[in-house]
Amino acid sequence: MPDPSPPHPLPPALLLLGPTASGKTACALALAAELPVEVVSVDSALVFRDMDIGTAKPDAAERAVCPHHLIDIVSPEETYSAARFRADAIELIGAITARGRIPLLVGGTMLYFKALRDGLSDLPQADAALRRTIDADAARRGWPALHAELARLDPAAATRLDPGDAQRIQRALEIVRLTGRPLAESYARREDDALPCRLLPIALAPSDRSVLHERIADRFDRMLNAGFIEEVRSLRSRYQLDPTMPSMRCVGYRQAWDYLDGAGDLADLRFKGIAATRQLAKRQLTWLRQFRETWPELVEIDCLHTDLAAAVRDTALNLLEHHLPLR
RNA sequence: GGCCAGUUAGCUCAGUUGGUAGAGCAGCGGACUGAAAAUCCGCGUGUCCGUGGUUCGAUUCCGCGACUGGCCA
Repeated sequence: MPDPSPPHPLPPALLLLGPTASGKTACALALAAELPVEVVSVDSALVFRDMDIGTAKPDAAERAVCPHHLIDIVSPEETYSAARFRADAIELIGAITARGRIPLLVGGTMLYFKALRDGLSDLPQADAALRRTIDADAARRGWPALHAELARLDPAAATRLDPGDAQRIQRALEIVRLTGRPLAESYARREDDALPCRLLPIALAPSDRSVLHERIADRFDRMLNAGFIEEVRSLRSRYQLDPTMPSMRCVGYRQAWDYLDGAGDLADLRFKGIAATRQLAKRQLTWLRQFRETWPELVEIDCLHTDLAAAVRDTALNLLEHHLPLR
């Protein structure tokens, strides 16, 4: 009889995903204290340099506990993307495992986790000039007109998009114009770079959302006390930013931007910042529910657990020991 | 203590010439392929402050009471 659970041929990569303020960072550091891990951030906001307070970025002392990757890698004037993340993450996973260490991918940007798990289609990358052209066109004719144009070029793609979804209409037009093919055809072309590892995902989710909401409010207040508004003021003076850039659309930064422009008082900023964070958490939890149904290996832990770090540590050790999916 | 104004969804308010009501925000559910902390879609039963009266019928009109705010003492 062969061993019913042979070790998997690929090295493991631990994944720790959860909504904002669920305690991911502390858990990661607790894991780092016991395992030879290197953290790979899975977070579309931590990539930006000089955006520290409002993103709840791990500080220097925390980052000294073990190597951290994909933090502070682009300027707030630049953009990052799911595709870049996937390429960066795969490269890092290879390098970390080659060092004999364990990659620990921690974050809350669920699209990045999905891109890593499922891969992406072979699509053209963003074309800034083309997007500017489309934007100008939309400003003149309105997005419904562009939705109608997409319907002419690619009826199937247009019916799948809401006429109000400017961002996706723009992307669809961009792909169709760049490739000259219908979207569905482009989507069907998969990049076939298989993952160099086996993913061991651990999800953090609150059993009681109102407690998470309290934590979010407390944390936003701590950010304000820590000088968040000054951070944004400084970003505005040191960089050529505008409120449409991805960095300045981040939760909190967008609201602080408006506040610095004189729209509303401090209480207003606080209310809007906290609300935007709650809404982000809600969307992240929607993703988590989808993962729960499509990712049999996923292990879920209540992030309100009294000793969350220990629970995560035990789960991770268990997963690594079996190196196989747990039910 | 007197006068005036208000009391409607979690919040800020509209409204019903008397036929039990609706916006924004918040919240909730969902979608998601190079901007994703983004972008978009869907979801509104609430003693219309309480109580008595008029009325076929009152959240709406009238009386009384309570509470809140303002002005005058």
